Amino acid sequence: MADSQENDQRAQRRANLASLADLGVPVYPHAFRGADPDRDADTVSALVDAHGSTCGADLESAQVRTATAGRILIVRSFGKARFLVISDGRKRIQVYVRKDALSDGDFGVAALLDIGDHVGVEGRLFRTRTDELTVWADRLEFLAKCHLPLPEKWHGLTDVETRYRRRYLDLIVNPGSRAVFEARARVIASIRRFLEDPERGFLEVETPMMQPIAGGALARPFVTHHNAQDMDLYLRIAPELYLKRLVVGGMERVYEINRNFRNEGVSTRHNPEFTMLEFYWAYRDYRDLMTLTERLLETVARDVAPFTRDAVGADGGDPRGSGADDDAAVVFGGRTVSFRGPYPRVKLRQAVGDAAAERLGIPVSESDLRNRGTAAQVAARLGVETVPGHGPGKISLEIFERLCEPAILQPTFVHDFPTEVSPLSKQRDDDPDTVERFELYVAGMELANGFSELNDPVEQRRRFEAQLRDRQGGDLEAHRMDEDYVRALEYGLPPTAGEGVGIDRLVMVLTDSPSIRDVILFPLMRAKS
RNA sequence: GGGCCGCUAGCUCAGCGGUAGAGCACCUGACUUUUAAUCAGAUGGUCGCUGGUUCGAUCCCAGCGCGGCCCA
Repeated sequence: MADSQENDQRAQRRANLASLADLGVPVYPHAFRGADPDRDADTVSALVDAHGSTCGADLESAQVRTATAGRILIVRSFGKARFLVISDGRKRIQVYVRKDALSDGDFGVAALLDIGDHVGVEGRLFRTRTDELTVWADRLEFLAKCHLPLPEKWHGLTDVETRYRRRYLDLIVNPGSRAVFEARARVIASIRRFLEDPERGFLEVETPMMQPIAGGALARPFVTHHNAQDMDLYLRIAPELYLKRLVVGGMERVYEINRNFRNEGVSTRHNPEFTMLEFYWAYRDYRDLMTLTERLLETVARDVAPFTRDAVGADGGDPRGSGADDDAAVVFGGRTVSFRGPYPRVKLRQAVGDAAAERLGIPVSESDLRNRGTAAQVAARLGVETVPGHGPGKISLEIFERLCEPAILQPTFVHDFPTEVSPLSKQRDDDPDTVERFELYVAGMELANGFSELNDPVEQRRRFEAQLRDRQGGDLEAHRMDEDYVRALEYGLPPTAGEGVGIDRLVMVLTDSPSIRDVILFPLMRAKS
């Protein structure tokens, strides 16, 4: 037990740390700045960015001095010299440590370094015989100890469970993982830039994550409790009702990028907490949203795609293979997905009817799907289970999810949803069974959901009451009554369009990540004893 | 919720009824421009957990745990 444990690499590393302390080296120093008080140390990334393509002769004549720091990832050791590869988490640079270039003390430190330790070095840049950009170190500073061995340098860490549970390790040894999260940050920054462009003028706001009534979506919430107020609260399933209250309050263009929480199963496309962009646009309708969405996603894809192609390694094929010079195209799962607009628009019942007809070999009309009896028959023939409480709208949606959703690869707007499944959307003037609502599908996933907002408080109350009946019928995802929201509508919500965009799924497509867990730094995992 | 697959050294993986192997890492030695450095040698394991079958189980069986993929 203790013996075999003490014999392991951890003990060896601890012994090296003790030896450093014996040499009088501060083993947990407070900072690294380099010897020159007038200059900050360079990051490894900055060095590589600045000199990654400078040739050796130019480096010799310029005599570029640097102080830089990073984590040791590789050591190649010779008798009186060694090469270290250090990383700042983004990029790597080689450091050449030779006995005759360092003080005895510093070379003694070098001998006690383990892979994973943090070090600071100073020296001049040069290129080796093999043309590798390298710091010729004349000073070496120990910065922090890595007490545990790192995963293998060649295969890295491939076990997905460990990658999710110990993301820090994944980030240390798998550069592609870091690149995914850099891309994620770029996606979000690009969205903010797009919406806040003065031409569009959206204002970022924050609304409650803890809500007394979990509204704005059809989903089961997490419950929590406020002790001092002795009050149950729900983690929000959507910010929608609060954002629309702000529009009532005169904030005509608002958006929020933040977490939603839904008490549902986990899958490659679902994490209980996930990030949504939600935005509201007064005086516009769902057609305007579709156009804006095309521009938004095209812009984001353009901003991020070139970066992901080389950094994430999401280049399994030529993303421009199908369309010439499509800079808004990415490869996802080996197939090219282009975010260049405009996207096809298909009506939900039309899509369902066509798919059902093709599958069954009999005509299925839109009106079949508006009638509960015939819709249920179609579902039964397709093997899609229906619940007695489900109306024709819910049944159509079930069929859509089963038949159509997985088959959609390129961005496609599916629009004109049944009113029954859309309690917050505005009806079409010519068709009260249908609302002005769309969902955007990409690569078999729902990426966005938007609609013209229902702003008639009387109709809103009726919709909530219909939802309450569904709830009494056992539908735990049915919407709850929110009296204050109805009151807000009574003060007058202008004609408004609103939309939610799933950021995690968007990042999945843009970074060619097969699982939502690959794009969330710390995805939910079961506790492991 | 169901089906299939996986869990063996720090990491990546072999092994599959007779008391456990490789590569990398680690340790010792050689080596002052290497880059999966090289060369020589040595160390390291409750084979996910619990039970069963067996003279004997990492291996077969059952249950459980965690994860992956597919389906609902």
